[in-house]
Amino acid sequence: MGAVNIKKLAFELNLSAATVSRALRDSHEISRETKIRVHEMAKKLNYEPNPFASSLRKQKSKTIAVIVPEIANNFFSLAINGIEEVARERDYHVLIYQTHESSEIETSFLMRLLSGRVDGILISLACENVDKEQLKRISDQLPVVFFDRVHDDIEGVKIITDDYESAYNAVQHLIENGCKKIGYLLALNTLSTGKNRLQGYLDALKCNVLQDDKGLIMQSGANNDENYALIKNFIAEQKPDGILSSIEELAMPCYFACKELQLNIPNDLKLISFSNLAHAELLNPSLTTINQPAFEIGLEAAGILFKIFNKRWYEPNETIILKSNLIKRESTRAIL
Amino acid sequence: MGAVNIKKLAFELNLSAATVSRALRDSHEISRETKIRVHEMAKKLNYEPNPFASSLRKQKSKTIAVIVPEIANNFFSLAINGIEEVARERDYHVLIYQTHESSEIETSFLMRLLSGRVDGILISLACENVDKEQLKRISDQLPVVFFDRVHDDIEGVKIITDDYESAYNAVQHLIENGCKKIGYLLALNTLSTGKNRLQGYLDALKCNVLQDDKGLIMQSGANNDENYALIKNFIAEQKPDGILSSIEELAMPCYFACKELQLNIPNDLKLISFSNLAHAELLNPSLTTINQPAFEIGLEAAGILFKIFNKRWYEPNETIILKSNLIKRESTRAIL
DNA sequence: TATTATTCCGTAAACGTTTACGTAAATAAA
DNA sequence: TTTATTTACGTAAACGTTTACGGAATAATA
Repeated sequence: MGAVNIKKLAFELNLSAATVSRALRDSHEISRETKIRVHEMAKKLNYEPNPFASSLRKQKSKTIAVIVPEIANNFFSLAINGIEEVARERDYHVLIYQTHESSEIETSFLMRLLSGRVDGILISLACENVDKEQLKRISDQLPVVFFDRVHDDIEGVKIITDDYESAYNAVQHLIENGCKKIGYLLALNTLSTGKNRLQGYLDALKCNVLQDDKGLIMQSGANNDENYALIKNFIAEQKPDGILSSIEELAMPCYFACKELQLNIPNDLKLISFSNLAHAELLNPSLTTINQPAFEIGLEAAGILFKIFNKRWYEPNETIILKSNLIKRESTRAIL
Repeated sequence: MGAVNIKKLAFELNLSAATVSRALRDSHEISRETKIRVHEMAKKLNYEPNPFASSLRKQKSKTIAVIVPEIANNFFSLAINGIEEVARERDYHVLIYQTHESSEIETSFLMRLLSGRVDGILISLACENVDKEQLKRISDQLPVVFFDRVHDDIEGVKIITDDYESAYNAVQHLIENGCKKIGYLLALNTLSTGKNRLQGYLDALKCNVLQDDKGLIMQSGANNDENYALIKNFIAEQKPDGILSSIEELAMPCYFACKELQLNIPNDLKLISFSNLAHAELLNPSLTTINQPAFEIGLEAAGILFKIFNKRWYEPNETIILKSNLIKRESTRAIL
């Protein structure tokens, strides 16, 4: 602990602790000269106010929590980057929690945050089914903003991307470049995010009077190894000529599976994926991606949370939709 | 705030707050039956102890701070992942701060943390020159563990990788595969991390009686655009046949520069980089990397911090070195 | 001059815990 | 039986702020 507290500071200045406190918070009740004296002494003694005493008294923590499935993920780390920037501008602190897709862990974090440790929560939900009761209890008690991984059944402010349109356009792009049998690598299907992507895929097929076979939808497995096996099998059996992957993690194994199966991307199979990979351009072949504005989502989500803090937000159930970017690259190039 | 506090709980139970507090912390002074009653009522009323009151009284925050240059970075997000896991096991909270390589921001974070908000700090230093005075003041007041980005002049526990050997071996690998004129993309040179990597490069050249020209060392610039221009220029003018990049961010532009200059990797130029890119395998050509055990570094650093908390660490200046992994891929393949 | 308003600061209580100290009752030892 | 010990709990102070309330001194107004 910083050995110097407000009492010591007050003693040195021949003032009361109350005056010092007010001077530091720039209260109008304190004279200009006193304020200067206080600030100078505070600097001289390296006084740092005790945040716990302050939080306890003010019932404000100046801290927000960010709950995400994984930190080591291109999308989430960018989003956290955005959140941290906004928080720093506001002199807020950011607590990080990762659920590893477990709703049990998620719920336990949320419960612990009911203690008042944070003034608000930014959360991207785990894939496992959420405990809606608990989540309701939380969001009744403190501001919660959902981002990207959201759930229709849960009310609240949500920042998402145009998942439906993105998936739809991606499939359209595949079709325009010659695909007739388009597979879908399914994930996040317990969440609205995943449902919207899937629906975009399905509707695009329907609009183009293309095969809409259940067999063309591959549900992801429990881990990377399993996913690889599933994907390889899926490609080998279904022989799709185009694939839309709903998450980056499922697109990468496609490269390896195609190599193994001696299939050429994009000639034998065109691939497109939701992804925030920074180096999609450098892949072999470069990967056509649906790029979500992850950093901006972080900025927006945090910005709204602060608006809620400041009572400048009046739409408790508004959903804000940011546009993703379809970046066309080699992996979906039409055959000449 | 959770409306129910320890006094309400005590009132409901016809006990004193002191007894309730002790029962919750499993004190031996409380009878078994009372403990059970208290726990049941606490669960029933959804009691969550106020962390600020607790921290204020106990002078413990159950929180650690992680300060890194960037969150959206393969290495750091993996390290944070490791740190978060260790913290969660211990029921600790993790605060995240990013400096964007500014030592001014870094210092301001550190100063704010002197308030006692955290019990300890894990830090990976910014490239700009550190304010050693300030850092000394911090580490005198609370436990600090440095990881990866460390500085020789600053005392403390450090978790690093075998940068010197890694760079040395990387150059050796380039030489073995036919390189005669090896360039170095310099970064982090204000830190021991960067100095060690550079020295490994230099010594490997010396041992192989190879050209050791100042011109072959390219100092990185201020941003991505500048780096790209510098690198393109560097390759065009110096015409190295091998390059060791000290950070991932400088290796990627090499791909683009080579494409622009119509140089083939690995035939015209072999490339190797310190990198934690998950998909180095999929690059075109796949990139030979020096892979740091980022996740493990996070685990180790956090583990040591907790040992310090528990007075189970007696080496205030120990440096722990984890081994990086040289993964040989296409970008350094010997010409047949 | 008397009254009111303004400026500037101090006193003390409050935030919700934890813990040193005290104590009554029950049990053990002498 | 008397004394010492143990068990189980309560009282109250402390952690370091913030803020409601009050009050003295000065300035403004009647």
